[in-house]
Amino acid sequence: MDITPRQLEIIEAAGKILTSSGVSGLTIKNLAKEMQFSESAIYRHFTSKEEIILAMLEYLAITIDERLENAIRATDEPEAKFTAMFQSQFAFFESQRHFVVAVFSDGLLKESQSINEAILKLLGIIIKNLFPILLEGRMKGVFSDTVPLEDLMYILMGTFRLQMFRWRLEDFQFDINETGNKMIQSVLTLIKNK
Amino acid sequence: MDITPRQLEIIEAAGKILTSSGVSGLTIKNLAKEMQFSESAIYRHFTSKEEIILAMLEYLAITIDERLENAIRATDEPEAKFTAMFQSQFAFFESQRHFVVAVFSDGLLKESQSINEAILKLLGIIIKNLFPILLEGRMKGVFSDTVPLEDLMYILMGTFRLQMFRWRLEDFQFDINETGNKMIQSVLTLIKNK
DNA sequence: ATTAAGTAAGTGAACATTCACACACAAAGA
DNA sequence: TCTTTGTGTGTGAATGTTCACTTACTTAAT
Repeated sequence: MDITPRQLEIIEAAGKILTSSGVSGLTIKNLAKEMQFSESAIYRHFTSKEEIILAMLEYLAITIDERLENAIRATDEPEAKFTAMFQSQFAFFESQRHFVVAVFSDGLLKESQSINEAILKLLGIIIKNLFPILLEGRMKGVFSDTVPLEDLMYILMGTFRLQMFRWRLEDFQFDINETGNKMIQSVLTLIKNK
Repeated sequence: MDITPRQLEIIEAAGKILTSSGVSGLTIKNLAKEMQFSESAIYRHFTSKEEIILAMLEYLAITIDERLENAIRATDEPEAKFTAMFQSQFAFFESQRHFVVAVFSDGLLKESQSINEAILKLLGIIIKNLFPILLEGRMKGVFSDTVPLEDLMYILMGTFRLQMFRWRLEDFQFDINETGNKMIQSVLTLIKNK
């Protein structure tokens, strides 16, 4: 499951293409052009296109997980952890816009069971990091207990995803750090105990 | 901008294919097979594949708008309108699952400006119907005024979209009417003035 | 001398689209 | 009442392009 430096380059080239040309632009030909070598050379590093996409999602899953854990560990109170987590997410996708399409597109490859699973796994990583924060917050009486924890989680994740979706649809025109964090603070206001 | 019965049949066949085979499965060949006639016959009714997708989004926009207006007009209080609106949405997509992929996918066609616009227009229709409800609710003191109206709207839309996304990702396994409406009620609980 | 990492030149399949043509039916003129 | 002409809707075969992927060969470093 280890990734060579060359493979990482290819993964990042794939992300770049996804941003500029969308899902249908991600072809071996374009990938080779972006890497400045021939199409056949791609196959020295990956056995298929599906493997490239899977490696990209895998790589994203690992880095997102590490980053979130660090961001959360660096803070103390649930409310601060909460804010830190989403701030970290927005900052990451701001600095690596090309991965936005990868994470928030479906239809990356036709009917691929393993890609579907990889996307679900990515969702699972967010849940894994977010849930304990909400749980701790509720136990400490910081977050409202009028709705199920699970629902709080989906409301948050939905709000986050919609902002990313709008950001991309509007061609990254607005400042996602500002807009995104403002949105998350609004959710925080709603779920906090008064 | 009028749609012939035959065109409507093709649009519905396209939706069906999207559900079963995803974005990349939507080819003229598959469309012709689903319609049980030749590929070339498709071009008697549409000049291009892009036009088929645009017509589908256009058709969806119109029917969704009409349906939402009716659902909202049939109720009186903001809270009831709110519930009715989302109930109507979930029921619609439950009965016409094949359109779920159409509305909640991006990457329907590469870099098509007009398709991007059509999707934005679809978002606009939800906003157009949702915003007055929230506004009225706030004026009547039913909904919280601790966060901007716009934010409330995006939280709601995000929650709705995420439920639809999960529903599709999990192959329509759970009851979207039940789960979805439960989620929406949770949001309602959060935004209501206590 | 082996191996890792590149290339040029292909492969068949799938893609959207176009072509010449055919058949059913209706309106209109003889 | 025939016959002409036009229109709508279908067909099979072919278009050129792009796709993911393969094969045979080269080069350079270990």
